[in-house]
Amino acid sequence: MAVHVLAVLAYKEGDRVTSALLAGSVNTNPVIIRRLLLTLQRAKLVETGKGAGSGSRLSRSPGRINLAEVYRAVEDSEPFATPARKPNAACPVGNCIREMLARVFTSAQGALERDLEKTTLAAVVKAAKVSGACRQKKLVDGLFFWIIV
Amino acid sequence: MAVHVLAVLAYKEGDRVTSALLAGSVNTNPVIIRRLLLTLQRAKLVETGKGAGSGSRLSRSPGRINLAEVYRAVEDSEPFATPARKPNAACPVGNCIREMLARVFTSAQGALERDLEKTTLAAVVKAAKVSGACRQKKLVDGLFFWIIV
DNA sequence: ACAACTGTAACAGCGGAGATTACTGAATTA
DNA sequence: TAATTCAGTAATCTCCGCTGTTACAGTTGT
Repeated sequence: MAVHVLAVLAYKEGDRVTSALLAGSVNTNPVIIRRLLLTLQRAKLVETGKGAGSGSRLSRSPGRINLAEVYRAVEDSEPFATPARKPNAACPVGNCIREMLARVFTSAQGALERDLEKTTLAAVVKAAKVSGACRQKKLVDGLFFWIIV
Repeated sequence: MAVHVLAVLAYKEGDRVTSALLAGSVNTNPVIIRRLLLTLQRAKLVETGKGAGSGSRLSRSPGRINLAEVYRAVEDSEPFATPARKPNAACPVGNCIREMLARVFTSAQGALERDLEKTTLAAVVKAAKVSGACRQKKLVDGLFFWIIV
């Protein structure tokens, strides 16, 4: 979802977009979008203004934002299941396995992020634009922004 | 948790281990373990017998099982958040972004799995054994199996 | 036959993510 | 200045998946 929002922001390069419009695109509630935007603000990926005629925009060029940054901003920590309950303290395997797995998972996550780094937001938007499924749309409900520029 | 269970099975190399004992190690319920074992059976990672004196064991040597296989067996599909609701059909970005992201995520997942492939179950167990935190434990509740061999 | 296990269903409980409403505060605009 | 338009944020609800628990049927070894 974060990528979706950022892609729309990249799409409207420079323009400020309100959470209501973004919510319309993702088909969800503006509050959800605002909560997400708070996270993206902390990651310095977007800038959000307050007041009338305001909204959010990318804080960098889409070509300078890669998906690994988005991933790190949104995915707070481990993508791997942390055991709900601690393993039996009396079990040697249970005791010692955790740090070993932590190392392995950190490594794997690094590999994942290195792969995500190869794709920029600009590449995502470009792919969306050239895709055959993307056609011009008529104005509906005043949502002028659906139209491909 | 799957890795934990498999590590214990590797630990007791060859021996059949009951779900109750595994549950004791993970500190959970035998039914949870059995449900997990069903998944691992489908992935041909463990063999489980029925009846008295039975239990589960690895179907391969721990050195021939890598964590990517475990990951694939347990993590059914995407580790990435699939949008609960479909994006607005009228939005060109929302429409086209999905297949693009699917490609990117498939690639990233591949990178992750390639990294996990580098670690075998045997390596995990070996690391657990040499870890300083692993000490011999006394017999408790007849759980002879806690003792490091 | 009996005991020991697995397979499986049924159901309660919990926690996380999303959805909704409502309010406050800030900035723009008339 | 006052109205308008937004974001920030809290409270609450629902939904869904995972876990935990109990219960029971089927299967296998003794």
